[in-house]
Amino acid sequence: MQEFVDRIRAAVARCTGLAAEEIKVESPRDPAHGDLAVPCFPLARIRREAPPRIAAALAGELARELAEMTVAAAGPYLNFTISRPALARTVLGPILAEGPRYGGSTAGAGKTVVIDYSSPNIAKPFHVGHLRSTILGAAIERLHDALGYRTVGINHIGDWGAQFGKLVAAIQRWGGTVDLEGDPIRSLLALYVRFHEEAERDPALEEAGRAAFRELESGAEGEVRRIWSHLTDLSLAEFARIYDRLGVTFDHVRGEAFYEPFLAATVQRIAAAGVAEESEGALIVRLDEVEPGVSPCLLRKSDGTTLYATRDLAALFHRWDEFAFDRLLYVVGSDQRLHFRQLKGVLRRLGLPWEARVEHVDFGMMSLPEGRISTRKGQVVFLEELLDRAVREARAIIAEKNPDLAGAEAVAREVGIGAVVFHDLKKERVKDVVFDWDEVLSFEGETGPYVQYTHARLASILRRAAAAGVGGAGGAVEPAAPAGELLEDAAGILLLLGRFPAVVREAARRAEPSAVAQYVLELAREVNSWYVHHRVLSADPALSAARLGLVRSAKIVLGNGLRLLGVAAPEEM
RNA sequence: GCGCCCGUAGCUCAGAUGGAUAGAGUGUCUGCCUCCGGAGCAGAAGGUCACAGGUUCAAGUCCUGUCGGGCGCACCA
Repeated sequence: MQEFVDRIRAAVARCTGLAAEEIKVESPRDPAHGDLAVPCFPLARIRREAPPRIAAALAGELARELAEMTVAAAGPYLNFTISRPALARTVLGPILAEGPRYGGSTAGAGKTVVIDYSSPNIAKPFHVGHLRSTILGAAIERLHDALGYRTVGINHIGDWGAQFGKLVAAIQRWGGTVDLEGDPIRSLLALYVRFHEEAERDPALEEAGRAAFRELESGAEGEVRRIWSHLTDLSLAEFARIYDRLGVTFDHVRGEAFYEPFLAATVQRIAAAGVAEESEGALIVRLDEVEPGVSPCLLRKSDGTTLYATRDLAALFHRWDEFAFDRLLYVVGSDQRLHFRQLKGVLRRLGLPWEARVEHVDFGMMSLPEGRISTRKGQVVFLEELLDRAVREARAIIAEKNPDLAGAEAVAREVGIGAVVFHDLKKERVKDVVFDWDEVLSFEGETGPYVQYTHARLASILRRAAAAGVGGAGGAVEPAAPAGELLEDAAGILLLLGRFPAVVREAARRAEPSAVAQYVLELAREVNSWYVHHRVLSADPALSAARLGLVRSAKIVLGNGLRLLGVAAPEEM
């Protein structure tokens, strides 16, 4: 597809003297206009002529320049129609040749992308609010993988900070009153809530919490550290179950504690650069001059302990030293925009040129119909419960629609989890979302299961073709040139299939998986509409072969798109 | 109060780099299983793209302001 765009650009450049990059080639909204179009308005100024006249004049010249395309002037537009054999060959050829790799490239070879995502806090339940970072981050990592980047996924566990001093203090006091081993997450949550309740009446508790964190940060190998270490293990075991169900893996699971040995050096480095100063007993970096209106970044509290920002800066330097990344993507909610502006502000003040490689991939906040998600108020939806319900729902639908399905349980998991994942990825990430059970558990319309279903239907057609021996040995289909003429009724799908690599590229660049989700929805819609109106396996062998080539290609692209998002593409459902 | 983000059909959302008549899903109404799987398909109805200015040959898209919503604003993470 891109090659036709490039050829049009080059030809228009030759005919007008413009640079190829300046020429805009777009897809007409109305397919009746053609496959590709060039608006001639920008040429009007240079040529001092009305756009329709320019279009009319260029159409003839371009027709001689461009093989395998027809050119027509329509008002101020030049419309290009690719010959069907050429379109089928250039689109279907690479798809059938590359298969599961189609859509990817080697554009990122030799470049490294570090992605910081999921990053839950230990001692807290994994709830639907954590879903977005996890699913977005995993998808963004896969998108970069497909483009040949070396990717490093890091789960930056929240395992350090004043709150853990409080938790340790709570365990020391009331640890015996809860079932820490049997139900660790709920027990820890109960202790945390109790701590805050009782601390309001008993100020000594707060002091005990601070003391415990000071001890933790001192590195002393005492009881405090032992308790902290144990509850970290308990939480990580819980998280592992969830990641397994979502099919998410990390290259590194590094808590904030991992960077603890680098904290002193980090503070020292920033101080040595002369950008830090004492203020109200704390050590800060002022950012007004590099980021007007941004409040200072705190490196050290007046009690001598560090903060979130200090640890994040230590992690940042460590990652740069270790990976020399081309991109470092933080998949973290939009409530932390200021935090990341501050981090980048500090890098700017230090004059580090790689500051621009650090990006906050922010996403909108999730809330519940009754308001903000609040672990402490019990206003949460646990992720495990959501996944359980989604799988149960899928199981029930399979039992109803396809009771003889082999491997039904595995498919129920793929469809149920797929529905949840797809639902979270289909919206543009900046948008806030209100959690809605009915919406997430819907399997009809613009949903993951709809795309999966389309994929399964295409697989079903291919199975029938293979069984009937149609389309060559082993079901292999040659997209021979004449086939293109037989696919006139599917030209829209061919154009769409040809756009997939560009969609993947853009989705990675913008760190926006929803672009892929929207794309597969559109493709599924087009394909569904096409195959119900055009019989694939017919008495005409040439037509059957041509259509099978399209079916096979569409199935490959739907599957590739789904897998990039982290959604399974079942052959049957 | 200040800063950042969002505001498109009843509801949930698409509308790359500004370009031809603003598209889906859902809900409502109506059709479609003699024929590759009805988690589907086809159709009807539904819009002053929050509002007001501006830039441009051209604005849902860019700029300014207003309104509405979200988030954040020094020793939490």
